[in-house]
Amino acid sequence: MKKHRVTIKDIANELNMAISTVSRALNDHPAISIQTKKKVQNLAKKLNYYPNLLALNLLQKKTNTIVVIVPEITSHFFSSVITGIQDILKGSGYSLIITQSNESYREEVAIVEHMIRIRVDGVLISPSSSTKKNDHFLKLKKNGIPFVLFDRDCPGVESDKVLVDDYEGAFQAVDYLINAGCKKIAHLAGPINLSTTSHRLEGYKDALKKYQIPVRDGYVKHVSGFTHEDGIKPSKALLKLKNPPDAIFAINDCIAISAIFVAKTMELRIPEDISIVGFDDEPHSRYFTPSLSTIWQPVYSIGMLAIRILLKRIETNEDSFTFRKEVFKPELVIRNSSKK
Amino acid sequence: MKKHRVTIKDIANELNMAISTVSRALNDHPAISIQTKKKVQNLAKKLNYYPNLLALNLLQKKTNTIVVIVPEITSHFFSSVITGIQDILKGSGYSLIITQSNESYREEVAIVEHMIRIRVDGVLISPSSSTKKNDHFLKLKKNGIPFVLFDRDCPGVESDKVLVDDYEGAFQAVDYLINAGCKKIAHLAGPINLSTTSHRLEGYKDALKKYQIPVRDGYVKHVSGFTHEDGIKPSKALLKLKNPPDAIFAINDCIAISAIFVAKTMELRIPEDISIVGFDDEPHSRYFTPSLSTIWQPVYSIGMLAIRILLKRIETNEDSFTFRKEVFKPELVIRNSSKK
DNA sequence: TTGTAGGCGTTATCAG
DNA sequence: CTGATAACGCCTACAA
Repeated sequence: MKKHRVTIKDIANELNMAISTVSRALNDHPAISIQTKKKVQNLAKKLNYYPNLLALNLLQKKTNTIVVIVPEITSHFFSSVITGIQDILKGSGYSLIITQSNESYREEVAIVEHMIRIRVDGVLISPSSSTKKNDHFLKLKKNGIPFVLFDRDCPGVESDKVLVDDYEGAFQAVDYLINAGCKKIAHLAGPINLSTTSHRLEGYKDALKKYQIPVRDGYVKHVSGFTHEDGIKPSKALLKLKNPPDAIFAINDCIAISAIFVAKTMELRIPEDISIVGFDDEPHSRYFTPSLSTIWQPVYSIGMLAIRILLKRIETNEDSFTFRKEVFKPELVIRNSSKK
Repeated sequence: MKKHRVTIKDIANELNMAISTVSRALNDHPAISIQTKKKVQNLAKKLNYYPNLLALNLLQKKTNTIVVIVPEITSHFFSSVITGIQDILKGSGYSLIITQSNESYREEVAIVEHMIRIRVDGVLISPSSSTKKNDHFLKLKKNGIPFVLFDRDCPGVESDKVLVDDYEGAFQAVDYLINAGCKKIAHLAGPINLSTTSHRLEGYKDALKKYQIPVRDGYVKHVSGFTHEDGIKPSKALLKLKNPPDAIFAINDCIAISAIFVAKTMELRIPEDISIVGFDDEPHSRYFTPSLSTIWQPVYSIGMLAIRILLKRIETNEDSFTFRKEVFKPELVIRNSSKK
């Protein structure tokens, strides 16, 4: 049974007054007598009245709604960023729609288009790994919806960006491994096409270059996804090389854990035989045995800054041609999965 | 600069026809000439036209939108349930708004009320641990919005429910531990007031009872949250008892990991000195050392079934007085953190 | 095949 | 202090 939703018209009828009066009473308009207000507000509560925001938003051309589009919420990185976003949004009057693209360009486009249709006020987006085209960002722009890119960059897209210095993080990790005495350092790289993947790969290569260490054949393996399962095969491939590495720098903690797992089943000692460093510093990484050395990122701050920038964009709503690009510095956390 | 959003009126003006014609052309109405359709659709594309769903939804009294409210998305359990939900929703025409209450009753109520205002078609909800009152569920009901409770039950709430047999899971775990030779089994219980907490506690107690083992003093410690940090102190308390347990059944994997961590720092051998069993079977649990014995739950199925039930409710939209209560069976997964 | 008009629920403007 | 009315963008009878 489709219930009839109570509207201000219902209240007006019941109370024998104009709907405009009811509207004003509900909004605590100064020019309404206290008694009228009381009467209206009481009845509203009694009838379980809730204003229809669809009508209001239609009228005001503003929905006070923001969307965040992430590749996947199961990742601790992204769910933490989202928490940072929500903490800023709390009490701001905006509400947040959380959305995941499942690393699919098609889904990402579908989400963006739907968000245009429901007239959200702004979008925070970390593009999927299969996103190579920028047309959906242009659509946002043409519809006057501001957006901020975070974590993953899309070259050629003109917008505000909140990123992490992935190059620097990777460089630090590898530089440290070299100084700890590792000579043969491999890299379990991320899915191709991601800015984070290529920046970290560059950082890896440049750190080697700094010490005139060549990048060996087969020492860089790309994983196809970010789960433990995705890491097993490439880890095996790496550790079963004729000339196996004595250190692995992995694209994230999950993959690093897989590498540790594979190394253990091969009865390698960690870190004596092989040092392993991850990326992300997930909460459980410090509790592993051995506890995982990794690169920490300011997840929470990324979310907070991204939403702050977006809110400012929305509120000043001007078509700027200068965009902010903020880059956070990651930090190396040395634990027991790597030589000291 | 607030951009003017293009509307069918703009298209109608430009093309010198009535807006109704444009509307029909856009919707592929049979009674419109092909040429007109072509003209309209081309211009629409050129102008980057997107229908305003606010207007449409207002008219149709339907938003094709569903919300899911979870205590927190950082939990792997909930983010997996959500993925199950989305997989069913894909292509259904409904879109999903993901929301988190942060385990706060107040935030939960605020979300529910906001969802009433934006007229969502249905709600999936796993109540926060601080939710003791049911009034917000009644509000949904009075506004004719169907909802399905999942994972966590709220006694006294009349609605469809998709749950897990927590009692059974706990019973299995403890029964197994006893049969493996453990004599002094403790329980790191969840936050009070949660249905999952009390059901698992009961399962724990009843399994002990089955073998006439008394519940010892101080052998049940409640944690205050579900993170690793929340588990450290209670684990220490348990393991430093004068008469320490030889097994711990923990409310979830995170807490179990904390217990393992504490046990290791105390130089206890696992599972020889102490067996530890978790709950949830998170993806990384199998990669720990020792790999974690735990209770697996059909996370994905929970999400799928919950949304299926909700969709049916929405589509038949009748005020039923009989509700479905589906209870999934969890399964014990024995790994290396417990005696065999 | 296309145009006219009313309505979805709300607020703002202008009268009274 | 309160009432009538237009408008937000769209769809759908009904009319032409």
